[in-house]
Amino acid sequence: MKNTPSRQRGSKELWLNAAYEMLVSDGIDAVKVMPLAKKLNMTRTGFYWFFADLDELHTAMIERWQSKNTGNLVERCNMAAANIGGALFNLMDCWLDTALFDSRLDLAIRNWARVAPDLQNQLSDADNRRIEAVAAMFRRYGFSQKQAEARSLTVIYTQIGYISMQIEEDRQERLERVQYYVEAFAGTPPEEQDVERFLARHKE
Amino acid sequence: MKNTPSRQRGSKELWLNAAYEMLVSDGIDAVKVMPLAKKLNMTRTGFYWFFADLDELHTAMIERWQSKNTGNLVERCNMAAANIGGALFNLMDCWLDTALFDSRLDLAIRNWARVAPDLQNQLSDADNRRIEAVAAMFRRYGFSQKQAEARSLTVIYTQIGYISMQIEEDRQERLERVQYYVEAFAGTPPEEQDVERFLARHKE
DNA sequence: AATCATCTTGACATATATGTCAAGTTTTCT
DNA sequence: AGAAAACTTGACATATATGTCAAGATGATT
Repeated sequence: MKNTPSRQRGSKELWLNAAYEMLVSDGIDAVKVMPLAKKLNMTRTGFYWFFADLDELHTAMIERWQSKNTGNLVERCNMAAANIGGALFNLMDCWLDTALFDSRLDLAIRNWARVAPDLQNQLSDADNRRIEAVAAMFRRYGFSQKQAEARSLTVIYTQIGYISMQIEEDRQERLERVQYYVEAFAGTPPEEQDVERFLARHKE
Repeated sequence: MKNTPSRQRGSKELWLNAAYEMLVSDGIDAVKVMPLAKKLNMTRTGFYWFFADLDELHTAMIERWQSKNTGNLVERCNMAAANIGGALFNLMDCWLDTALFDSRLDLAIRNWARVAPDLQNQLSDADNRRIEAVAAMFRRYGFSQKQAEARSLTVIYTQIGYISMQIEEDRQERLERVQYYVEAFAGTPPEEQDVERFLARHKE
């Protein structure tokens, strides 16, 4: 006979959270019922009370990502700014504030999408929305259609490349470097005051 | 002495090639003995004649990648050119010529490295060599230490980002776009004749 | 206090994977 | 032709995974 002091050990959220951690740290191939159960110290059968099968868990994970990402990035692109430099600094905030953009999740989803065609489609849509938002930003500040296209791709690819390469920089180093990225993306050095303002809002 | 290689059905090369295809198209988690055997229409046991275990196959795959990549990219960075634009076009050749750079393999290795710390170290070394080669190129054409640093990272991240995002552009579109990338990276538009030369050497 | 919906559990059936071994089949060298 | 090296095969032992089911255990509602 078993007498557990507290009931309601499991829940949909519990399994989903564990699955999320697994996805982010070890990739989708590690998201399996048995390891999750081990991690949660429960019998794996409990899983099937909340989800019909692994597939349903996967779907739930994708939904959660969908309802969370891309939005902030697009929003940042649309913020008002006096010039392209200031606008780029607004966007760069995403690279420094995990509340604005969860890069580890983005990477995990991206890797997963490689072997899940359906997810790949959803991801492509999201990418296109991001790219178009950045391109529109460049156009607003006087860049030609072609220039805006190439530069927006550069910005987005740079971000994804940075994420993919799992760079380990200390925060200060990365922060200092941003102004040079902005210079590269804009084609001209940013204004002193925009640099200051950017550095100030990321103090500590 | 050594006999002619045209012997029986299996061979180390055969298994290794199949493993490579698997790695590139489905990731390291798909590289398993049973599926490989199925693919080759052989009994999986034959595998163990050539390799002690899965691990030995993995090691062989990494060695093959090691002896093949990064070299061309670094070499391209060191090529002589009249100006930064020309130098960048030399480097961009890697994006268009699969003989110079196998991006699908690079991506597969990169994803694999996420869950294989030892491989991650080897990859980081390779990345650092690439980044330093690009940075040195920028410095040669008069960019400051800091500018060269940020720009070389931009170039490398852009490339990795492009690969990671599995973009589907047609070749002509991508080719046309390169000059705008070069403009973005260099900070100034490339010379007409460098553009021409670049486009000419990628005809068809 | 009884019931019921909500969860947990152990046992079962099955699929896919790894790795070993002894016995057989070629191919090639002497 | 005969031996030996270079493979191939089927059977065995074991681990890990998925998913189902009947039989509980527990808290809240009636």
